[in-house]
Amino acid sequence: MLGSERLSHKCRYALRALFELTMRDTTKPVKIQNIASAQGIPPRFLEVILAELKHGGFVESRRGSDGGYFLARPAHNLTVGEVLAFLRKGSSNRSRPGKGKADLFGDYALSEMLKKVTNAISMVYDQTTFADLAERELAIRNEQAPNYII
Amino acid sequence: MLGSERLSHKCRYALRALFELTMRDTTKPVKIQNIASAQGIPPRFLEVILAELKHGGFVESRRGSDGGYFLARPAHNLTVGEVLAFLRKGSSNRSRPGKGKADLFGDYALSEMLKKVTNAISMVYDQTTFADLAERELAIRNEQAPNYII
DNA sequence: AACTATCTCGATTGATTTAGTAGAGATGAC
DNA sequence: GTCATCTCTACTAAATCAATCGAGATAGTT
Repeated sequence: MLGSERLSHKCRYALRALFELTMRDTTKPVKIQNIASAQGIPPRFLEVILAELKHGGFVESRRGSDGGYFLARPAHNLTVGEVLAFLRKGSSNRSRPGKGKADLFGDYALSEMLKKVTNAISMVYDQTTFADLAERELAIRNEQAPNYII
Repeated sequence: MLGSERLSHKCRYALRALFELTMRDTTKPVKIQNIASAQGIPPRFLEVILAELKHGGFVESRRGSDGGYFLARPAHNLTVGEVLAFLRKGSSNRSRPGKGKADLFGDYALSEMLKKVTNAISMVYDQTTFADLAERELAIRNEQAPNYII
């Protein structure tokens, strides 16, 4: 078994932040500090991340003393896949157009395999919405401690 | 669609090297230089990689003026998955046992999703042997230029 | 209008990982 | 014995990642 899919801290923080906003499902903006402490994210770093997510159209913000962040769209229309794709577009990850493909023997088979992998990953991420995550989290926690909750 | 699965150069070089050895399917050892130039790999770096692959039991070597590397087992018994798993075990990637899991809200759902992804990736890598790759490469190349080959 | 808590923006730092290099030594075939 | 090769340990350079900082803009509150 391969080491589990390598998500950078930044990506994980971003997902956690969006998850948190999903759970709070409120019309009032949530402050960076609150998201940060609820999800164990360095607050200053979270600022950077949320700003980026805002540019991606995933969250909106309100400034001023009653400000904070909130989801730009309902959680059931927001998939993990689009968030990760957006975050990774930033990081020097864009397809290198030149350079490409000295046409080595093995390129076809190898890139065919990588494509399969990419598709398999997308299959999971693109079909998982934040509403799904929230629902699963609650369901799993209920399974774990069904008796203590009453 | 996510940026295609991020394989490090080292991993890609390793796969290419093994692919090359598969294609040559010979009883004679193949020299680092030959593998390197056939697959566009920095030769000195390939030394490091092949030494590692040898420790993993994927290749064997013969020293001396007629030396080189060859597959330790038949290509149809050698999967991409086990090679990648081995290479990644080296890189500080082992599961951090301590530190773990402040039990944040969302952990269950998130790690459940990551597990699905890991499984999906393994599904591809673990079921692809180097014999498969070699076969696919030849098949694809034949499709591409069916008329020029006669 | 002043105050203040918040988001916004650009720059910077430090740590870690990755990629690649270097050189001396061991080995085996001839 | 000699030569072409693998073997081993270390090192360096570059890139990426994680996080921090400070100054400024904004919008509600008093």
